[in-house]
Amino acid sequence: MAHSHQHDLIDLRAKLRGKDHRITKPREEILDLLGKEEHPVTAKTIHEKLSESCDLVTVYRSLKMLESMDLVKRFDFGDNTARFELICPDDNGHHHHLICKECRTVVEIDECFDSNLESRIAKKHGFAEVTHQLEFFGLCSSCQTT
Amino acid sequence: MAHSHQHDLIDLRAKLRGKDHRITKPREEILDLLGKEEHPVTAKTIHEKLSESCDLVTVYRSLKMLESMDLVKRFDFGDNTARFELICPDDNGHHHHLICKECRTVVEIDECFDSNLESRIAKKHGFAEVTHQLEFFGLCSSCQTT
DNA sequence: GAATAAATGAAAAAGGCTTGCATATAGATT
DNA sequence: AATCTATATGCAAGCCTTTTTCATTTATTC
Repeated sequence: MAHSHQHDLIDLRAKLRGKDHRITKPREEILDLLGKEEHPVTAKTIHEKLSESCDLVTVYRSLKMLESMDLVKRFDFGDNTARFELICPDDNGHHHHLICKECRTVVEIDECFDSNLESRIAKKHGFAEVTHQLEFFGLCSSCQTT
Repeated sequence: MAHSHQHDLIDLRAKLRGKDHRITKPREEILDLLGKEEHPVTAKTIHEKLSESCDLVTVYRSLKMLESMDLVKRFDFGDNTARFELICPDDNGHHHHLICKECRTVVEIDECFDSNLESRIAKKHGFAEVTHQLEFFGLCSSCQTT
């Protein structure tokens, strides 16, 4: 899910302006990098890929901010490490992943269950603003033979 | 999802016997406690509820072992802390949760999407042994007014 | 009851993430 | 373009969850 850097910056400036949030070099670099990634990446990976041009702490702080602004989405692949992906206007950031338990290969999944399920669950329990986290895990074709 | 301790122990003995795994007091206590819990609990909580009768490390080790034996299932509620639940023969350990983002209330969800979705995804990408992790997040009725 | 393989406890460390504080910098104001 | 002020950064330290190491204890086998 690659994105145009141009687009990101427009979004960024528009979205941040009002909130007393600044456009800084680390934030631009992080967004730029996320735009080039195919799959969610960890803060550590971002830090390394940026050749440590900014502090790891700044990566964490930037990601947290970008997440709160709905520019970035957090994923959990079950290894105690958060991964982040740029929110893509196409799917509104809503898609899932299929992860190989063995080699950790990641495949993007566009399909999802019918949204009726979610609204039914929300209604049944009186919850509002219901979202979900869904990831699939299995063995990829290469790892099945092992 | 309470369970009979009796049942667990039978299962436990049967399952562990073959694998050179021993039935120890900490493991019995942990399983016993999990059988009484309504929702997934953290290792720390287990440790506390057992009045620290065994070391926290032992709790972690036991849970890992029990998980590998499919007696216990790990859940992730998005707060960097693993939670564990006894696998219930009724639903084969397969159910999900609805968690309040605000107060962290947990509701068990029995519904799930059609299993065709999963098999379709598995087939499409050549994956085997595909499972999924699905949790719902929202605002419970009490927290909506806040 | 002795042998032995596995489990435990205690201390330490690893790993992800956050916080406090002094310094630097973006963006507003002039 | 110089100044100002609030926000962001870097660095060090710390927190929290989880893992590792290793000596000791304990469950199971014979």
